[in-house]
Amino acid sequence: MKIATYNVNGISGRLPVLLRWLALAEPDIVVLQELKAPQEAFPKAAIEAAGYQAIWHGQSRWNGVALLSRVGEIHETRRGLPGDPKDEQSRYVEAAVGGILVAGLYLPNGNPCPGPKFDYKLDWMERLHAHLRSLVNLKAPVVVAGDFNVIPTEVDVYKPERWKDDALFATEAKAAYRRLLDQGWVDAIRHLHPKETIYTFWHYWRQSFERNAGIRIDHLLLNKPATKRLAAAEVDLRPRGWEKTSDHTPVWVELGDAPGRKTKKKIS
DNA sequence: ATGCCTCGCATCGCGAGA
Repeated sequence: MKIATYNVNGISGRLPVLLRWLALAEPDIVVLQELKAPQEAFPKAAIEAAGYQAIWHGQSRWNGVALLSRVGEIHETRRGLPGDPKDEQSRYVEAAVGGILVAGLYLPNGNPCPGPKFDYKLDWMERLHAHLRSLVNLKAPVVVAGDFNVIPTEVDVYKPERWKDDALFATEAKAAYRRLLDQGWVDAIRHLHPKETIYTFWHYWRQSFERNAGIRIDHLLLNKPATKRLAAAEVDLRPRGWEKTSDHTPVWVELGDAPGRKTKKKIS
């Protein structure tokens, strides 16, 4: 089971890139962020033609998240993060699909820092912490994936000193991310690649991608049952090099078959 | 110290992203 997260930076403008990547990478479940499109503008027909069912939570101009599946029914369990009825930003969707609970999130950027946007980010992380506490100990595998807008450590950034006053690398944001992991979540990429230079975002400016001047902010967090099945975790660099592409690139995990379940052996 | 690039929404620039 291949589960991916991809901040598309606008589903309308990037649809050709998304469809090309779906056909190439063949993920089973995908969470998308930054749809930047109202609810009615989601390209449902094109996604279905590519072989995926979808649920989505749009919003005009900004934010917006979606969950795609080519492995059967999506049973939506939540849309929007609990804890603040006044929060109208579309940043969280959660569903049971293929025997896995999958959460897709787009955590607030938080710049400029300090300021009200940074306060909103920390508050959002506080609410996320409270909600994920109820998911981490489930017997079923849980995958929490998305654009966290947090650079976890100095290993995850090309030039740490350039980011020291930024909301993505602020002490409080890093500490809040750390507190999530302390609940028992495993950062899949770092679990399998502890020391490697791995980025998921590069600015459009100054040939950042060509110079690999990036940051790692798109993450997949796994609870214990999911971690037991973790077979691979990788960043797919290919789409970032395409025309009219997002400034992020997809990140994915491969989960092996559930233990105790009959495995289908391919006959070659 | 700041802009760089790109987008949507809507003009002929602005806000937001990270």
